[in-house]
Amino acid sequence: MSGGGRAITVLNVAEKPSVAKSVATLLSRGQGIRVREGRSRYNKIFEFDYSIRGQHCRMLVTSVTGHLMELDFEDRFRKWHSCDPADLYAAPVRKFVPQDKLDIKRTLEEEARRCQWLVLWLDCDREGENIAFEVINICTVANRNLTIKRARFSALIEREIHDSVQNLIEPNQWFADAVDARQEIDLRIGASFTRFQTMLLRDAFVIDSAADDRNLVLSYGPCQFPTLGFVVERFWEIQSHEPEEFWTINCSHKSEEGIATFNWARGHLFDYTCAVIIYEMCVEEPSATVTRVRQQEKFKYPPHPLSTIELEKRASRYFRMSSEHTMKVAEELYQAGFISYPRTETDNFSARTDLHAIAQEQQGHPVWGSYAQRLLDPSSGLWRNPSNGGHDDKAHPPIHPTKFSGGETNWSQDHHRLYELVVRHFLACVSQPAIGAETTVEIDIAGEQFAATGRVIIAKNYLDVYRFESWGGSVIPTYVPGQQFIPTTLTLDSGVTRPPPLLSEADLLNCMDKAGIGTDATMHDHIKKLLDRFYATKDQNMRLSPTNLGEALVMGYDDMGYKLWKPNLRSMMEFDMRAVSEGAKTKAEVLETCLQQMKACFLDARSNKQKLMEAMAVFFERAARTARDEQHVVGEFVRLCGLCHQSNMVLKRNRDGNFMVGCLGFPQCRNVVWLPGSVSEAVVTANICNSCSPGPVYMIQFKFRRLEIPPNYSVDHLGCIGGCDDTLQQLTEICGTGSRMSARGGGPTPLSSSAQRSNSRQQACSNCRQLGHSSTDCPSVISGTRNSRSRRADQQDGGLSISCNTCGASCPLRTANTSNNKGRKFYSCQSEGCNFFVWEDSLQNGGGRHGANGGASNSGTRSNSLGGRGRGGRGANNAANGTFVSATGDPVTGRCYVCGDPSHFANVCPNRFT
DNA sequence: GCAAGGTC
Repeated sequence: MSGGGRAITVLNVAEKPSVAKSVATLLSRGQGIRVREGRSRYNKIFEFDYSIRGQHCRMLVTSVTGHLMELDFEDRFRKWHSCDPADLYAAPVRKFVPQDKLDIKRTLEEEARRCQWLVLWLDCDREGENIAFEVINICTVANRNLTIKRARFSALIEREIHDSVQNLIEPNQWFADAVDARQEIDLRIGASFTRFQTMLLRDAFVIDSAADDRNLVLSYGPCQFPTLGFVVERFWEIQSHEPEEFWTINCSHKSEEGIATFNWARGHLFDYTCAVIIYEMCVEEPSATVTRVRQQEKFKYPPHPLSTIELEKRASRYFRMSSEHTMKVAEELYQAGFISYPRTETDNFSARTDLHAIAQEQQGHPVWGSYAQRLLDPSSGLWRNPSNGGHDDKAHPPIHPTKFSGGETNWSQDHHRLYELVVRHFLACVSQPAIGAETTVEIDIAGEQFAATGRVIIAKNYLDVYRFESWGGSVIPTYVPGQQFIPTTLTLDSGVTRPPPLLSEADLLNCMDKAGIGTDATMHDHIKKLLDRFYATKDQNMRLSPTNLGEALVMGYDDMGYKLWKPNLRSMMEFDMRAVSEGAKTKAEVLETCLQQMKACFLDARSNKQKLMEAMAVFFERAARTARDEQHVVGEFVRLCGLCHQSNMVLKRNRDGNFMVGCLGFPQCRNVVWLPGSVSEAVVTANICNSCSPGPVYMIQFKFRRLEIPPNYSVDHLGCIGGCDDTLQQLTEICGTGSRMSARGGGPTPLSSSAQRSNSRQQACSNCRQLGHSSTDCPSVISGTRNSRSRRADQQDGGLSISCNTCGASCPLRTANTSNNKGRKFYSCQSEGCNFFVWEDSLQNGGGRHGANGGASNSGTRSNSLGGRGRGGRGANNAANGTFVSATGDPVTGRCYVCGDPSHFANVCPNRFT
């Protein structure tokens, strides 16, 4: 201890008890340290002697537990009916110490009175700076003569803490101001909108949530609403998805060395005819030539060091733990000293962290101890300094194990799992990446390109310890350029585009993280709030769907044209907060402009409250209504769902007011029939369709908007959604459906071929777009009188026609009106029962325009041979009885597409020209 | 009874 002068007493205050203990232990080096109780049982006081720049000090180190103060309206504005919610934008607010923090306040006051200095050891972020000023407020009231200093530190490491106390700085008012502004804006917006929408809607509708209606709070918050927005947006995306059938050619080759599966370079085509033409070319000349063999070394890298969000996402993915539960368990492991502080944004270890020492501790573990030993053995070459994830909160290191445990007796399964994850993650991120050798073989069949990839794992490295990740190896036979072979299978397979899945908790955390919604310590709270408020539910796969209540609220604000449910508001606020923390704007400036804007927005929203009411009315019964009206609210029964066979299909209006018939089993069952966008009224009648099965299918009385349908259609129409109704189908093609995304110009999203394979079981019919059957057994083809293709065309072109190659009847030239082929000309046979169909451009130039993935380079001869063969379009599919269409997407043996015989291809089929 | 942010 360096001497000099009289000793002063220094009050040191940290943000939490653990930091107070660390700071005291590091500064005192464990020498002469005394611990005594404060008034709060959690916040001890550590005492020892120290010297700051030659000044002899008696150090007292204690802590708060986060914020000491809260912000709220003055009492007279706290009762909900005490004022107009709009007044909350100007109502006086006050900061006060809540009841449960009074004992900490008292400790600070008492200790401050006998101190000369106050040193603030709060976390070095904006919130920490704000808490520092709360502490300053309390302490300076008790002792006006305090000298106030701030310690700046980025890690609880001995050298860092000593440096910090020898180089004390001033507290940063700008940082604290930014938080003050944030708090006030959050409070005023949150309270005003929450009171407004709760009082407006709670009594107007029968909201069938688990809470007692009287106690139900329909809260609004600048974090919880955008979080809900993400969930609803994904839900709408799924709801509006219209499946689209596509086609792909798969090729495999088996030899003594094994099997190689070749993927088509075009991926997939949405145009069946094009696909079948190309397929036929390949089948006619099936010999494959190896054009290129490429070998590359590939690495799979271990994860970055573990931050809170990554811990939550990974625990959700690997163990199906909710983020809220994960944080609870992590907090307990931290309290017991097994892992480091669990609320951290940092995913980069400081150069001063002794990573080897952390790994050394794990050497004795029965399961991963041997890996830790190998890692620490320099001759293994396994060690690698961890990568830098690029985030640093300047307060805490990445989450890592701090104490060895072989498992404690009082741990639950989740404690074991989480500790194991933290340890394995740490060991993984100081390990070498996995190394693989990848071989890509490209082949050419009749001008079409295919490629197969094989991978051999050369070294698993970090994957040996990180059992949560895997990297598949697949051996393919050896090929050399120029080599020729006949494929073992060559199949034309169908698939259907699929909507994205519901948001998982990990997905949602990702969205929030990217949009800056919440902090690492609060994101899980916002997700839990959605569940607590009955805005969303979570299924057993950790996937989130909005409830009717959640969807209605978002829909209501969206209909007003406000993006209050989008993350933009929070981003704007965050931008302003940054300006305050940098001194570019003052707190008062930001408060004034932001609150002025928000108040205008609030008043406007209130004047548009009808939109909220209408959105709620889509889902909920009006409180005054009788039970008899209930079916109008949930939807009127139309038929039993033909897909899931469990739930009813009901007539409903979607969020844009458009009509649809959807399965009540949604989202488990996604069967939906979108009705033409031109429908203005629709009522289910007692009439039962006598051609659609399984029945009964109740018919619907439609009224169409005159200006939105062609003149030759009637405004009133008694229709059936079972597939028998030509008028309805034509109007759907002409007017489009009322699906949300199509209304907004979005389109279906094609999925990758792997997704297609796993999902193709639930393919949609390409004729009528309904789920539950394929085009080969589509009721609209079976019961209809005309080729399904011509049903989808709406225009006949100037009397041009050709003779049908199949039956000789006349095939008029028409113009397609489908989304993929709008405006494209085709000939189709008029004769009943004949399916002949051919694109005009394929007759003229032997190919030309093709599906979504670009054109083919086939010759005129080949495409004419399609016509000459007399089996166009769907006819070929029917003739082959679905043989080359793999309904399951599973690999099927190559077979002749004409007769279905697996022993030969079509080019040698005896029935080919019959 | 309302927000979001600390933390026990």
